[in-house]
Amino acid sequence: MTSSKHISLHERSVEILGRQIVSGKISPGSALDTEHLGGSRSVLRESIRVLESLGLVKAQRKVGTVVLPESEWNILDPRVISWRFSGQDKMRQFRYLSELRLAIEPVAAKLASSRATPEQHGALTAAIVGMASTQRLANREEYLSHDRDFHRILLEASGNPAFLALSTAVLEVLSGRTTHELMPSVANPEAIRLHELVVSCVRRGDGDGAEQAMRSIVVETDHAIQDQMQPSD
Amino acid sequence: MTSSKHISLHERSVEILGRQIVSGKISPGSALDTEHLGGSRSVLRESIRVLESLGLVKAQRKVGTVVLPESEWNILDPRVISWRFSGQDKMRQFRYLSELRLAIEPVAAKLASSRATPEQHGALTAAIVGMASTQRLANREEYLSHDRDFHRILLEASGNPAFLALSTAVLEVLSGRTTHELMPSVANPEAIRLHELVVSCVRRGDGDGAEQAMRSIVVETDHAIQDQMQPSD
DNA sequence: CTGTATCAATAAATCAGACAAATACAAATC
DNA sequence: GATTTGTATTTGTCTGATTTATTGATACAG
Repeated sequence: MTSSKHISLHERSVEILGRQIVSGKISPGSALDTEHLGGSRSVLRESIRVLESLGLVKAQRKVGTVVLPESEWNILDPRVISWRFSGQDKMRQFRYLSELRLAIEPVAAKLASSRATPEQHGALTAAIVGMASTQRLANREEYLSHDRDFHRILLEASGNPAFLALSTAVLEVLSGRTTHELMPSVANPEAIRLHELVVSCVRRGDGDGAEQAMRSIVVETDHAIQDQMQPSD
Repeated sequence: MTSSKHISLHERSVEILGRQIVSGKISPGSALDTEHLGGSRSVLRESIRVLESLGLVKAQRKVGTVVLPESEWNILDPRVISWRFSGQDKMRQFRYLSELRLAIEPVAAKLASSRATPEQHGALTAAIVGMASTQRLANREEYLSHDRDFHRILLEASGNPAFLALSTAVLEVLSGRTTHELMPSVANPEAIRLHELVVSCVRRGDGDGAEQAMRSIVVETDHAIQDQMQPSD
């Protein structure tokens, strides 16, 4: 288990209010309905302070607690990212984050080529083996899990905590693809080949090769999402 | 003015505790000194909740509020970034963020080439004019201001809020360079030329050119910082 | 009519004290 | 030695009162 079984009232109200705001149920400018929401003032105030620190609301005397415009939100905060996927602009979110991946991941791969530890080499290979053995639709969840492992380990292997801090953004795209039924019935074999190419480049210290291969992966994933999306939104 | 003149006890205690933790004065694992720090329990609790949301501490019953290891921190949060510059690892911070800039800014420049508005074109040019007219040491502050404008506008022009959200990280490097006396006595004329090149590429929609030029700027800045740093740290 | 000073209403900010609940640690029990 | 039980501790939650800053209206002066 990751954490305790009991979630506190605080966590619960942050989650509820945060999701309502980010998903658009409470529009910017409107005052936050500070009453009738389970919990006492302390719980509510502490929650509001957290939402304030995420840039979602601003409390002002004599004005009330108002929802801030989207431009003020800490859109890279893991919670905000995940809440955004439950709103209307799922598609915009995919586009934003895909472009971010395109900037981050190739450079991370390049850095990893000169910094990854032997343990990380092994973990990357293990992730690919896992992916290869679960390509079929029935194993969607497990495939996703290995895919996520691969990308997280690579960001970690970049040796730069700033890249690792962006892993939530990267991984949410991968998860979102599965959650929102944007996966083809059989994983693209070309994708696995590219993942293997990244690892072999990283292992032999070929930074430019790793960068290039990773860029191909991200572009390929992005296109796949766009293709699957056109009919719906 | 950006905000009010009076800072609340809450803001004050978040600032004090946050800086103490991030700068290393309170080491990970140790319990937070929950007493003798002006303010009542509510103020302290609300502050702790904010620090908790930044990944700096974790409150547990019967254990206390303990400082989390660095790996848990939201190191991309603007406050954490700025607090980090007051600690020992100023140099590591520069390196981390420079690598991040190297990933972000060239791609942002490329995107801006196809998305920047005429107003943004104008603002970018204005920033460069400002830089050119304040190259001398005496105008360090103003030069920095124009330089920051340039980079912020470019991230904004990328049309991707995720890049804009990283502007704090980018701009802190530029500011840090001036604050920590890492600027040469006269701004590098080559730097200004490269900034001009970025704008001209953006204006004519040359994405690859803009990307390349921006990469040169970041690399150049990074080298400049490393050179100035070697003697001290 | 314009700008300025005063004032009341209001909502957050702060304080203070109490009780509830979980849990690490130790002691008692089997 | 393993398991249960107890207890002290620390955060979680609740509630009431008081203080402070700020808005908007109102009155006043230029």
